[in-house]
Amino acid sequence: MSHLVTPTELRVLDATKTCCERWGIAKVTIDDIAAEAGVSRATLYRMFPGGKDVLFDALRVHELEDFFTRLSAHIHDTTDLEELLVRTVVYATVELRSDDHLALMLASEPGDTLGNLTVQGLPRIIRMASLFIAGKVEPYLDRANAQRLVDLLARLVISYFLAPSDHVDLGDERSARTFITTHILPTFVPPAVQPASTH
Amino acid sequence: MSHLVTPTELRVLDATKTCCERWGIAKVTIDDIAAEAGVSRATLYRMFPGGKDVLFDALRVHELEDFFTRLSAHIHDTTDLEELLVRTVVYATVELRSDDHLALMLASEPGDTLGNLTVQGLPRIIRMASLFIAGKVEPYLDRANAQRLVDLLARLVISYFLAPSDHVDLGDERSARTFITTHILPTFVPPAVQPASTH
DNA sequence: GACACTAAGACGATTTCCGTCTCACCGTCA
DNA sequence: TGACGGTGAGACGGAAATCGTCTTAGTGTC
Repeated sequence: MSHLVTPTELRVLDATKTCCERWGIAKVTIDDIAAEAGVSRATLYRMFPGGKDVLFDALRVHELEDFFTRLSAHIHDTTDLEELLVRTVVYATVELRSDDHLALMLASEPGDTLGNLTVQGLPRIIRMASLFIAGKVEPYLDRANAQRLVDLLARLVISYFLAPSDHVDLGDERSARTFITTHILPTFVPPAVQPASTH
Repeated sequence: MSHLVTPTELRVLDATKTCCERWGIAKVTIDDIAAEAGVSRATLYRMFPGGKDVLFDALRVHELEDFFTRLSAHIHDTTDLEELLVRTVVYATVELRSDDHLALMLASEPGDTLGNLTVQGLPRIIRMASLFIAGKVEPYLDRANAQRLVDLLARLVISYFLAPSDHVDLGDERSARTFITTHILPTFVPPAVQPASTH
């Protein structure tokens, strides 16, 4: 799932992570990261042309990929569509809320939490979640329906953090299952019963 | 014990503390603190002429005074010299090690702990500890002996954090008592038995 | 030796930060 | 009412940092 990342790039990303935890994203400088990674500033700019923005974007993507890799491992044995959706939503809800660093990376201030994310971070995580879930549910639905479902679920998960009181408790598996089976699944029509492709 | 601090000054000190915890002392700016305290920069400079250094000094003193106030309350019922020393050392050791913010204020980097204090912070805490302990043990000893004892004990407590393996476990009351009664007290001669003064 | 990659650091441009200053505002008290 | 002390907002010039690019020299590989 994860695209190619060289060891040095990984070291830089780890250093960025460390520096963010120490000083907050607003106070980190390129030199801090380079020093922490034991890398010269020139090397850092060679790896991430565009400077801080590109570097932070890369870190965000890297962190999200990590998250989706863990999520993938968590649902790899699921074949039923409903089960897949329920476990995805529950895992994403619980893990996202407990992943402090992910919150840090998506926020702009160290004090921010997933509960008061800036508007810049939200579309990104929704897009990433969509890409991930799309790959998992596509065999069960036609492309248009899958996209609708994906958007709906991703926004459902994310909006959970923004106004928890307005929504069902997605972290509870039973309520998540009830919500999905009664409100989401009935609106979609699977094009074929068997998920396994022929070729 | 604590000298006069106006409510606004206290608010500024609290804001400084908050900002330090958020960004680390190396990254905090005057404007950050002023904004956090809801105070203009002009007001801040009027209260603490000299800028950041004076402000941080004031905060350090304030934090240490807080600590010594708590310590004072902890040993207020002690009249025996040995008991006084033991409880002071044990309390100081345990509390100093668990007081993250004090460590933060004495360190120059947020990652620093009392275990790797910079050399600037150490003399300050030793001096403050000396002043405090001196006032407590002076009735029991003549002035010269008291000063020797104070220096020795203060350095003992502090050095505990610098190389724990080389020293007795001062956080354990029994070992602290043993160490004090066998190694420290015998070298001092009390000038008078009764601590109560006549006038 | 050619080559790719790197650390170290100089450089100018830009931005941030500092400390001081002015000015308007707002309560208090005579 | 008017003087007065304290405050917030913000302009200002200088100092310091940060940025992004660049050169140079060193290192390991083929």
